[in-house]
Amino acid sequence: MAIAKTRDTCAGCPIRHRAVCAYCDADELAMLERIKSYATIAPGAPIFFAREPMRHVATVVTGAAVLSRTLEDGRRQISGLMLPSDFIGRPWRDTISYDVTALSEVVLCRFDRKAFETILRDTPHVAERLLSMTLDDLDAARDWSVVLGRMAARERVSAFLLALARRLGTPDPKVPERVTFDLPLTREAIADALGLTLETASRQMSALRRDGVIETEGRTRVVVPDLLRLQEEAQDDDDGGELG
Amino acid sequence: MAIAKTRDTCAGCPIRHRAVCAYCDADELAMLERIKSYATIAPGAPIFFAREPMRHVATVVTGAAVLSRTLEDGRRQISGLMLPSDFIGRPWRDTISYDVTALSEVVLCRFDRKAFETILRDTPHVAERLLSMTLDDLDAARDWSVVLGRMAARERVSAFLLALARRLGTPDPKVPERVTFDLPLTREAIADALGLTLETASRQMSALRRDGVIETEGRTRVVVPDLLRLQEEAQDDDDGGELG
DNA sequence: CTTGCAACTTGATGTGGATCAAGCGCACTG
DNA sequence: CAGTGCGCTTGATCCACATCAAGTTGCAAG
Repeated sequence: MAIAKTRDTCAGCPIRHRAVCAYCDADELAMLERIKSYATIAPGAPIFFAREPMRHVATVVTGAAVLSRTLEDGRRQISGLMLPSDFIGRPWRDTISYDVTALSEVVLCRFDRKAFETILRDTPHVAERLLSMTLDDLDAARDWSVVLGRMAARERVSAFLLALARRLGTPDPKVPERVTFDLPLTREAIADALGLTLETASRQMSALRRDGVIETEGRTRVVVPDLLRLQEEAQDDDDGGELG
Repeated sequence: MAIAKTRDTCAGCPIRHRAVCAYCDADELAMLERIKSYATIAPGAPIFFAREPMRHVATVVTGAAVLSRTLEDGRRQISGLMLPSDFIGRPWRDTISYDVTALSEVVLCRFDRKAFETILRDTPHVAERLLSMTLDDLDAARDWSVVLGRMAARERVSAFLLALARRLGTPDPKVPERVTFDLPLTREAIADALGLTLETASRQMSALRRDGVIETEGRTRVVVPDLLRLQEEAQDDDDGGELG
């Protein structure tokens, strides 16, 4: 599972595909506007299936989705968490090799794939922006491999919570190193993202709570009283400018 | 560790950056030609260090290199194997978050990063080609996460050998499903790529040899008598058109 | 050929996380 | 407000892989 950086979105602007093209001029935006459509997907519903023809590419506007692959015997690995401003799809390919599934209700801003490919060809701005985003995603995916390949269960859970805290966390107005966020995934999904069983994921969450690294409210809300403490647990020697 | 697909290279052509731009016209190629330089790196030598300023981007011409991250306590994860035609570098960023190390003697075709960024901006061909390559790399990295997150040691080693066989293997002229290749990595590097210890990697290689899935000659040569058999071991339900 | 060493193999033992197995508690539903 | 069930927690046991520890082999340099 890799979580990319948040892109600059134009928060007040209904044209969320600014996530794709932050610097387009009015004509270019109008062109994107013409081929876009919105879609709302119910929690748990599939967005795309591996190996099935994909007519669209899309940007997540609200909600959360996961990219996952499932082996024949049922073992599942989540390889990415898609949050608002993330781009889903594969220009110049009919199919992708993973399933995309909504976790919560997801609103997508979709573009017809063929039309988007034409825009990519004709509008260097958009292609360059998408290249930069894809390079970020690739860095994130490569960084995440050390979590899956080399980290112990406690470190994996910590690294995961840290990445979510950086992407979703709201800092306490009085204590900026204290952040709060809502987990968009069940324990089972967390386990599938981290290459663990749900029992181990749950136990490590409990251990982190016992040790004061996190606090929890209900099933989903997580409070990190001290981001630096969590960062140590996650073996993260990074300044937070990057992804977790 | 992820291994990308082989790109179309212009084999007889000294301008190896055709890997970057397969369809450039003569003027565009001449422009690339002007900013390129070759570099030869000794086996084991670093090519780039994580967090150090990068002046170049490059394409691997011959040899093999790995992308790796090392935690403070020495645990190392290899997140990519770079082979001829692969692109190394991060346009629009001064640094990368992983080390790049030569395994064998590596010849690089380098481009000054700033100059390459200008070309990317001015030559949609090149940007589009690089975007397509980066999307392939991202798919490969995501596909690989299921190996690190969910596969047993024997499956990991099998998946790794399968990926190498597809990328490097020479088919037997009489028996096309029988392929031979040379391992560009030591057992330790294989272990670091698969999130295992070198002992476990070695034991699984021995087990696969005992079971007739592979044959070995010396330390590096591997013969796969039946690719389909290896594919089953690697839980690969794929037709081989994609990466392993 | 022989020497030396790094790379590899194999064996014995230990352990973290998987697996198996109960419960618990919160959020709907009637 | 009780009933129902899914999502979660916690405990007991097991096993695949890590760790520790010798050997062995292949290869390069003399």
